Amino acid sequence: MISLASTPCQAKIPHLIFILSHRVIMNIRELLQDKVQQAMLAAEIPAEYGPHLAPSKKAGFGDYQANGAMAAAKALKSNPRDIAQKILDNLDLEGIAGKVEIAGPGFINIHLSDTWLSSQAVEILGDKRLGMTPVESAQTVVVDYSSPNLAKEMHVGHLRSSIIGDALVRALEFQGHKVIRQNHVGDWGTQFGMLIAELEEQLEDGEAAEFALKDLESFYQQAKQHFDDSEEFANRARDYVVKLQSGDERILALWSQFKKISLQHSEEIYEQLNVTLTESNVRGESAYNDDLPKVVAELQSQGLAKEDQGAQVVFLEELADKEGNPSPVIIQKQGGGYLYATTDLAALRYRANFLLADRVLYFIDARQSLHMNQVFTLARKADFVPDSISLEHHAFGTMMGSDGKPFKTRSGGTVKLAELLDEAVERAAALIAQKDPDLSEEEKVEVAQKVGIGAVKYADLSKTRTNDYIFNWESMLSFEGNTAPYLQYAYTRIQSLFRKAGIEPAELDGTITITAEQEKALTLKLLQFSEVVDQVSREAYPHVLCNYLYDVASLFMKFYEACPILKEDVDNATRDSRLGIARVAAQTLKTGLDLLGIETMEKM
RNA sequence: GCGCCCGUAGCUCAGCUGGAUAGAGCAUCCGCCUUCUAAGCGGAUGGCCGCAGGUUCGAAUCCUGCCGGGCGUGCCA
Repeated sequence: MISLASTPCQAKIPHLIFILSHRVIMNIRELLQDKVQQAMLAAEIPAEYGPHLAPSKKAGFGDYQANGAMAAAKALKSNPRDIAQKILDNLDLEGIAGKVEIAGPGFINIHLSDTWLSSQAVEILGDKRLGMTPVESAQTVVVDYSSPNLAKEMHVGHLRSSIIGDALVRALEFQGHKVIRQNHVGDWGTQFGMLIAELEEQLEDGEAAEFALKDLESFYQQAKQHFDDSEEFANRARDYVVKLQSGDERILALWSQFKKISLQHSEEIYEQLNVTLTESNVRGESAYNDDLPKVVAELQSQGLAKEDQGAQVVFLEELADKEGNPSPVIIQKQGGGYLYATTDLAALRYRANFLLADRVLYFIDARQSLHMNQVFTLARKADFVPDSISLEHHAFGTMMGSDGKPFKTRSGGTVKLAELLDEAVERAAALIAQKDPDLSEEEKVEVAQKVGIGAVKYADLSKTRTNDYIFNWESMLSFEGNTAPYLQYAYTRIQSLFRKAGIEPAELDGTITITAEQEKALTLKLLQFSEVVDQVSREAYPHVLCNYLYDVASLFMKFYEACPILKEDVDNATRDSRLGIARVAAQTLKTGLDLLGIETMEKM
């Protein structure tokens, strides 16, 4: 046993303890969890029974409740209230809780003390990270999202992946993880032969590439039409696919040109959408071309892949159905072509072994669940990725129209993302002109952009990812209820408060005193920010953060109604305390919305 | 056929590893501005949590079956 007294840092220990005990505990839930766990151990309750701590749902039941006593009592064949009492006898929440009581069958209700909450709030006042300490061991997280097909224009089908993935990327980075974005664009396949042949013809007609590809959608239609109408053209298109694959320089140059212009379209969308993807994050399917034969050879040599009906197929017993039929994965079709399973395996190998990921997250449509399951299962089986790496498919549902069917234009075509976003901004502009005609032209443009785009993103992000969701202009832009505009408005209201007070937030002396119940409710909520961000990056459900921010905004509005701040009869101490709470609320809303990729403004 | 997902107020949705009387927002109705931005706040109405069993102190939550809907299911991605 090492004696502490003999260590050279002995003198530092009391100081260290001092710092720890006064260090702000950023995560209330973890703090209480820890305290209750200790009390349970002290009460000689076996360690396997946890505190089962949760925020209380009703105001009368305290702020947090520990429900572990009942589960423990069942196993120990004892009275739950007696167990709860034993835990209470050993529970030291001195200075943290104002009251701790046993209720009902054995709930332990913890009422946090106003002074403790005040002191915690002061700690995060002016802290850009809102009390969130960087994770102790940062992970490398590869996030695969957006991934449009470059042959066509981005459409609504790419919206969810792009914005949900981007929200997660931001949350993970905020926590201190190393995030590697991967935009796995579709830049390869037989359709490119056709597109290149079409591009070549239009260039020969003296057309500039940028102009020819101005509208990718109609360009694709033209090429398709051409392909169907002309035997000669179709043959040339097929020939170009072969030439492309064999590395013909001229064809490759045309392909690069096409790809470059198509990527520019995507980047414009990302910019308008406030999505953080850039060209440097693009690593398309073509990047893995050289690896595909190696993947197949490797699977063959391991005896996993075998020929079946002319194709190379892996049969996975792991995913067999009830009758025991294994799940087939085609990795090379008859004739030698590769499929997306092969590309995804190659990409996975790259991410695991070259990017050295700890986690790989995929934000891909739920309809590809089986495919992802196959790829993950096969990658593990073939030992392409070590068991230590977490592979996660975070699926999402389809975007539906008001009729409950997949979102389409009136004529039944796919909705272009660019047009959807333009419409969002236009609709927001019309509403703003009506609500606040006093804004300058410049402000109107800024607000319309932020409100319109924010509304579209928030409507999506605030719904449970895995469900289909119904797209509705009226409800997302209604400016009422759980919407982006409501949150943005709450933020501007606070900014307006500071403008009116003529005080810079940083000038506040940093004293917060909680007296009113609305102050307590808001402050407690604000102190839970880190709990929520942790949950979001762990489970990849951004709607949890949305619901939290809506609670914050809504509690702020109630606080604002009930607690006068700049009114005549408010004394300076109360005013500054309330401004302090407002300041943390503003910072929380701004930071939280930023993690969702939604912008705030000073006025609206 | 098999697999995955979904079914909660009239509508759109929350409900975390099982916890106390199932919550919001729209919509409807009733209140609150000589304004710290009413784009707000307070209140009311509104629920066999698809159905039926099971597990237990306790089930919207876990298990099984059924009904209803969506998606996927060997050479597109």
